[in-house]
Amino acid sequence: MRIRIDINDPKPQFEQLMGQIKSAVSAGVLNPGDPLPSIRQLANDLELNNKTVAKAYRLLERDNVVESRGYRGTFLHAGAKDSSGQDLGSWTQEQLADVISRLRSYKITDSEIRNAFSACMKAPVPAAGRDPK
Amino acid sequence: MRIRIDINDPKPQFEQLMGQIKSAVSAGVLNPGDPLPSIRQLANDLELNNKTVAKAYRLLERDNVVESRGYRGTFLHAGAKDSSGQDLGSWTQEQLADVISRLRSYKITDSEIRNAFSACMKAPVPAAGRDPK
DNA sequence: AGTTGTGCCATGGGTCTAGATGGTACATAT
DNA sequence: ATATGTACCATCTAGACCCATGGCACAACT
Repeated sequence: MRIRIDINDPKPQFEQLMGQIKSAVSAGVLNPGDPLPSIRQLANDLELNNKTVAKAYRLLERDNVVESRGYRGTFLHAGAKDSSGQDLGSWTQEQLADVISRLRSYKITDSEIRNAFSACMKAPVPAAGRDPK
Repeated sequence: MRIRIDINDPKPQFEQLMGQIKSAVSAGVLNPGDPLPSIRQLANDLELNNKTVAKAYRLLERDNVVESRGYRGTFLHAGAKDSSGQDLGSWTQEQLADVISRLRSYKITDSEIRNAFSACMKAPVPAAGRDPK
């Protein structure tokens, strides 16, 4: 498969990469169990930074599209076919848009919403699994 | 009543002003129907900008603590006693904290949450009352 | 030795926002 | 005339964040 990253694209590089891999899975170009290029390898080919590719892989793994087997490399997840179809991002937006419109209906200012939001994001979480950047 | 604004206080000036007025109401120093200093007057006394005081008054009116009668001045709202007690801000935080923790439980990244949030805030609202800053 | 994914520390560029300030103007009152 | 709240225009500062980059290191495998 071929992947092309456009530096001038406003979308982040790691996002472009994720999108193209997901597309390849949906199109059947990539199949469950298939090995993916190593992070350093792919970064070199696409002239990207290691961290950028690593970030894409990490998020793809969270989305159950990819499975990382440590020093053995990265492979397509068994359920990649299904996973690559669903969009976790739009669901996130729905959840947020919901609360936001509710707050706005109470005449809460956008500034206030933003301030409260960043306060919440900054706030220490009681005692649970933290979110690794 | 006396009001003091601390320039070095990290809290915004308009917020300090709102807080002190609400406190004065709760303490009984100010009573429903009482006239408040005009925006320009108060701004002059406290050495604040007109807009800063106006912002505080506008938000106090939204909170039903104050009632603006146009060119006749600003007065304490009839239900100011009750209104000055409740905290709309903490309710806002609860609403947001709720969604945020739900999103985090789905392993959504803080970056992703922030991005989705600002996208929602920027998004044009279908057809309803817009929020005047 | 070389490669795997992964971790931490650091930094620069770009964008967005809040807060505050200033000016000008308006209709409506005293 | 003078004062009221309100609206629009604009600017500046400081801070927060994203993205990408780079270096260094580790344990565990071939």
